[in-house]
Amino acid sequence: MASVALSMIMEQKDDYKLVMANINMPDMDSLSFLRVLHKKEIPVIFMSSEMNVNVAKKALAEGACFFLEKPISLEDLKSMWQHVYRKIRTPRKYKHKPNCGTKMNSGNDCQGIKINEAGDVLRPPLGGVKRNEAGGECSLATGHALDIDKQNTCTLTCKAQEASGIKRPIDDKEEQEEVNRDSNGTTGDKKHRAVWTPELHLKFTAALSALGDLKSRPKAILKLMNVPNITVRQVASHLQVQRIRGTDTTSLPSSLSRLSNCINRNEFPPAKQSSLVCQYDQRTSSFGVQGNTAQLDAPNSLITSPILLAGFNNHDYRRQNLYSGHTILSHYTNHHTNNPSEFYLRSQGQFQNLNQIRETSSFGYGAGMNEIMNQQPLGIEENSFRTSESHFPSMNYMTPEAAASPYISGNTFQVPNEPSVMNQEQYYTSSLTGPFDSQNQNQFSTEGARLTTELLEFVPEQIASGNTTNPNKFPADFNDGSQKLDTTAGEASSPNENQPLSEYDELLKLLEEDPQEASCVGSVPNAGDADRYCEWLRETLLENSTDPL
DNA sequence: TTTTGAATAT
DNA sequence: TATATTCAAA
Repeated sequence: MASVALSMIMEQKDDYKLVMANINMPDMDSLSFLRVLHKKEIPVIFMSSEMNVNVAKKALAEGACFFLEKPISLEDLKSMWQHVYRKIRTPRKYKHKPNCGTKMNSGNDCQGIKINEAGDVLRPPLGGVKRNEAGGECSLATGHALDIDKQNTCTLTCKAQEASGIKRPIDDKEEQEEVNRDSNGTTGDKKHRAVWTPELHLKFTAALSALGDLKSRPKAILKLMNVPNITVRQVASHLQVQRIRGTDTTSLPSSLSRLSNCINRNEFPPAKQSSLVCQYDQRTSSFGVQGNTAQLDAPNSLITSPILLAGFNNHDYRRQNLYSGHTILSHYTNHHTNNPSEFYLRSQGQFQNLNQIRETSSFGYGAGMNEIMNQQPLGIEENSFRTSESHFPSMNYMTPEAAASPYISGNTFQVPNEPSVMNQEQYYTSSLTGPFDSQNQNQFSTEGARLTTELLEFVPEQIASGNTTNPNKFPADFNDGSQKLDTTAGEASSPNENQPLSEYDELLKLLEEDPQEASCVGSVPNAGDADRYCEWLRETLLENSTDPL
């Protein structure tokens, strides 16, 4: 009963953040109901067992956040907050989008729905993860419209959404640009589909020949072409096509080829980051590649570094894989935050004996690649930070092995205070709770790889007083397990095939029988078995879910 | 043909 | 951790 609901709301207005109401209420006109709540700034979502588009339109135009058709699925509910959020964030805007619906008739998918005459159906984003970002238009990926009924997802017209101020967040920037253009003429920044006219292509070709093979990269080409409204990505795409066609003379410099890069350095080709142990995402502080979190259960020691390094920009170091006990060779770079006393460690390198795993905390997304380059640079921006080397005396930690190795550059040293090999329990616990704390093996630090200078400072000293001056102190397996250091041996053994090692098979069997007994097994986990291991780990943990572990 | 997601490289 | 480039699928 609307009247009952309203009186409840009147009494305790602040207790109600959202009202979901049937569009057909016995005692009150739903629009009047909506207006009352609108004054109280309480968002309203209407529901109905039948989808009457006109009613829905009207409700949305009157300011309802959304219109749901019953039955309402859990998925619908899960994503509903977004509509409320948008509604609150962008209150009523009656601005109409000129592009709306202009490109949406392909496929005739909307027939059965008949949302409006143009057929421009917008499917609300499900789960709030992925959205269709189609150039600012209210377009729907064709071919999915029929899913709408199946999923009981409410559909709206663009116009209705516009009128009610509902927008997809991702479009906000583009809309803002439209506002700019509408108000002050043209900005010229509107992303548009590139058409490679002969004239444009001529400029492209001219840039190619001017730059030469080596320097013919998208950004340089674009700069030289000096045409507005073209993005780096568009140039890159064109370049790609030209290369495929063979109509351009540029070939990728061999140094840029992934494969040749490795061969040149007598290394294995790097594994795909998504195929094995996944990377550490610093944005989310999680391990793994987007959408592939199932692969994240890599041994912690493989990913986080409890090791503190400083005073070097580009250094190699070795540490132990706490699980296998084997030495890992990594390459690290220091990075700063805005706080000069803070460092990030970036690792790039290969694991000894786990050569398919590429350890890196790097990620990239090509931000700005779709932006029109500013033809007139505003000025030169300088990096104002620098490494505070005063804290870290310059020392040469290079060892004879390092000097002789084609893999190891400069400052190679042994990391001090490496904890001994973890036992199974420690391993599990650390992988669940955080990095292994080498200072106190009974505790596990939740600190990530962000370090303070204070911590960093003491490292070189320990290195100096420690092992680095004595090459004999390097673990034997630095050479034992590293046929890869040998050119011929490295190429002879199976490169990057993720072939299971027989030893690891045995380990897996052991673990299946009795995990406790399998600690500190000296076999070497092969990277290709990481998935199997993770799966097993998950299963085991699930089985023992009563266990506090 | 062009855009775009995502992996890889810088 | 941002940007740049590449690959390949949409």
